[in-house]
Amino acid sequence: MSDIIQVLRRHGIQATPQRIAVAEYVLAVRTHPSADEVWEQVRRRCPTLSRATVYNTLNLFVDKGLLKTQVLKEGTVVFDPRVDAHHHFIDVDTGKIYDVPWQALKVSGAKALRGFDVREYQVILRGRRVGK
Amino acid sequence: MSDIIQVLRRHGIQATPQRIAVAEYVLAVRTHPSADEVWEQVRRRCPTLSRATVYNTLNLFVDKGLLKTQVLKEGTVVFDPRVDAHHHFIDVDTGKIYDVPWQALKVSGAKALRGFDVREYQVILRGRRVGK
DNA sequence: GTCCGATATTAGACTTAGTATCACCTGGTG
DNA sequence: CACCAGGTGATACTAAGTCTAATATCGGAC
Repeated sequence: MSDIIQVLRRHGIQATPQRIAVAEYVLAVRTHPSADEVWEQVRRRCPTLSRATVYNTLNLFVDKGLLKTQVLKEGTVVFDPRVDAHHHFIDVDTGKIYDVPWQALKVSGAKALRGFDVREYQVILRGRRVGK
Repeated sequence: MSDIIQVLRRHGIQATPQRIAVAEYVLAVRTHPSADEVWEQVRRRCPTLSRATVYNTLNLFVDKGLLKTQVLKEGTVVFDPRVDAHHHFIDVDTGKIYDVPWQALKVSGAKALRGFDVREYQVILRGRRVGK
């Protein structure tokens, strides 16, 4: 797991035990956890980890481009280890967030909006997960 | 302004002075105010209005289909009097939210997503307002 | 009009997400 | 060794939102 350290260094982040523990969890996760969810999980392995450090660490990771924040849930920001462009589907029953690949949807017209210099966009879809 | 009362009644909402005051503000507004912003504004006309009533009233309006909530800002839900489908543009400098007409963008592929029963969707665009 | 149950309103306590403060603790440098 | 930068942790604080319990008001039955 020492490639985590490499990843941190490559992003200009000094590796510490706490940061490594947070990174191991948050970079591998397939859900979209909030800061407090990250704290709860990582604390099981590293019980001295403080809430402030988790918030500091996650915000640092965002600054350094390791994570992105997404505003998808009421009441909390979630963190997403996928920093490339993609869309999101939100299950209206469970609140679960699913990634939707960029190529799965096509959006046209964004460049033509007058008065708006669009830097990025994504589609937010809501509905129900079926099958699977 | 008594057509506000008609609008409330038509949506099955008992008209009270507080609800009328909130409705007058929030149904006419062009911005996307948070509950506390609504409180602050409406309180100027109706100083006895309590915070709890504003929250109750706005949530009631949402239940009854007069408003929609939108999760577009960190830390707060905003209320939108436009209940028909449209997209949103967020100015990354100011945080201001702009409506983008439904017809201005075309999204294809949403119906074809396997495993997802899409009920609604919208495009969230971020960038800078230019010109006016 | 009066009474009464149902519904609204209010102030304030409470909860939760997130930030700020500050003391302490490292690890590298002169 | 002394020092300084940066990281960590406990705790205080702020802000969004909900809950509660007491009071006020509405609307219908008489």
